[in-house]
Amino acid sequence: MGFADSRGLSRPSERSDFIRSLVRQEIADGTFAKRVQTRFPPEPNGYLHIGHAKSICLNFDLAAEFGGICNLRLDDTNPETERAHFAAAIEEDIAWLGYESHSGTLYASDYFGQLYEWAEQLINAGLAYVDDQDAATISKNRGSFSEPGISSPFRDRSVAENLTLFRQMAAGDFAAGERVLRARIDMAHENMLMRDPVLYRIRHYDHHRTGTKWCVYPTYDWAHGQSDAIEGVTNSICTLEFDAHRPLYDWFLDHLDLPGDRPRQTEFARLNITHTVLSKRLLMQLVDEGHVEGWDDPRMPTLRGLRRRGFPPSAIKDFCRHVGVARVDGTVEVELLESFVRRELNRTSLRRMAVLNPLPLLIENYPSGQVEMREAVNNPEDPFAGTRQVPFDGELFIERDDFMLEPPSKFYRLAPGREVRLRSGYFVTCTGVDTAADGTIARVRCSYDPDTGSGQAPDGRRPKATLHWVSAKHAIDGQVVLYERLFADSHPGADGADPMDSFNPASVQHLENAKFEAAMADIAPGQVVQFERLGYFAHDPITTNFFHRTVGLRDEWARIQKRRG
RNA sequence: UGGCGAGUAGUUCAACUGGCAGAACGCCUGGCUUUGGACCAGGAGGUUGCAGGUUCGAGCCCUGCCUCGCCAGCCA
Repeated sequence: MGFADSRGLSRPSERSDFIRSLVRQEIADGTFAKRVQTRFPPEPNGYLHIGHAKSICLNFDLAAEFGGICNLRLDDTNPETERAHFAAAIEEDIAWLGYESHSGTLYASDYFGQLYEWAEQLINAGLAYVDDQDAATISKNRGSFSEPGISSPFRDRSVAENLTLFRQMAAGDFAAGERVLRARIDMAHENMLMRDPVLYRIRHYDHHRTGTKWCVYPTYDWAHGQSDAIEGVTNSICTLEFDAHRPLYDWFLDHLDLPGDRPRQTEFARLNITHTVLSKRLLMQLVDEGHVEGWDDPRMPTLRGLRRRGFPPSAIKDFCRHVGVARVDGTVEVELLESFVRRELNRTSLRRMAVLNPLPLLIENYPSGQVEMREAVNNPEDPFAGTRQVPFDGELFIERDDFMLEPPSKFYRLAPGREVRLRSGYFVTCTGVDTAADGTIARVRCSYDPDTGSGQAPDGRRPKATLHWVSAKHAIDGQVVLYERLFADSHPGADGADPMDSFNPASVQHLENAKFEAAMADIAPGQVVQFERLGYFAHDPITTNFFHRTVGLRDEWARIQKRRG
């Protein structure tokens, strides 16, 4: 696996961001004996999205660049919401991106025993206690930003009593919520997280891996740093909102007998993208309220959605590497992501002709009943992609948008009296139209110039437009789905608005009458092709002749129209 | 209200210990072209959040301010 970005932006050794600088410094200082180990620690309670991809790339790339290792660790400390099928989906998505956990999948739940021992160690040191207060009381007594907290009446229990109660908690003697184990730090600490944080809570749920073995479960703060330490992680990279947790992360590790060096937590800004949402809550709302068809709906920013949409994993990785890592909260324009997708697909995808909104075109002077095979280039960007044969005859379909009765200025396509080139075919000139009863155009009539089969006219005439087309007789019927942005606003939910207010109901458009050239039959399920002049389209993995638009081509005419309003 | 973090083109990021503020995407022009694609060339776009200070020289150092984000789950 290479890291070179062909845009010449950043070869790995040259790539520079504050985390890589830090690691370079650590190596120079010998902080971790020149070792680099990272981890990607998702909770198996949902599907991965492109924001996770940024973290995955950062962690795996960083380790690889410095000759270190990176593991996938499922942070499965809360059996209430975590499920085995999420764990499997996470593994699948990471593999799809092309990364592999160095030591297989690791689980925080594998450390429950060690974590429990460490908890008793803290109790014995007088640094943890069992609190009988309920959640509401604990919350109320934690104080506020301007007032210190109030100590629990149970804060000064004896070590023996704490030990007994904690063991009873673990044995299942109490109901959920009845008691918790808390660290004994400082109820007046300016950092609220240090006001005696909860270490263990009681949960009577089946855990996806440990079953009913445990009924006390460690909180994130109690589990995370220690899991890092157990695995030998050197750099524990997380998002900015954990910044305030770092003192706690360090405090726990400083008060335990660690097997090795204390790992170092570093925070970076999570990814945001315009016209979409990346919060688990909002993504779930989209699914639950039926705005989308599921977690793998091609409009979703989930890795499963992007996969169905046809986004190549390499493009997603290039994008993640390009946006870089910093400590500034920001929102990347979705156009940047799309440009990486186009760049990759332009290089790799085969070309085919497809007519999305067919308009019949009759070539009046083409010998009736004759059919000829035209040679078409499969990918002008890749000479090795070869050519294919496309049947051509006198009855074709062209794109309805490619014809106008009264063309405005800058419309170069077909119009009465005008000559255009048919891609890989001949020049045709519009001689008239047949109008339907309702006034719409039913058919375009043309004549063709048999001397333009090379794509050139002997007299040097150069049409301003080249159209794609499909032989009516040989066309494969199919369906195409067009996708637009999920949200109309660039920043859904900005200024306190409800993000759903800007949900774009027109984000999906089904076209049922598409016509494909015969060679579309060569396109495998899941494969992405370029429909010439239209964009990149992914063949549905299940349904034949059903295509999802990955992303459109840059479209000058559309831009002119948009400018005109 | 306290603490922490962050402010550099429209957007995301660069700018080694202080030395003419750059790139990518987007936008605009032109070229080329059997995709209005791709490609090539060029252009516009900045009071580096603001105000002072130190210095021959400040995006970078100092002081004060402003704005934004995060933190009061037995979520992660």
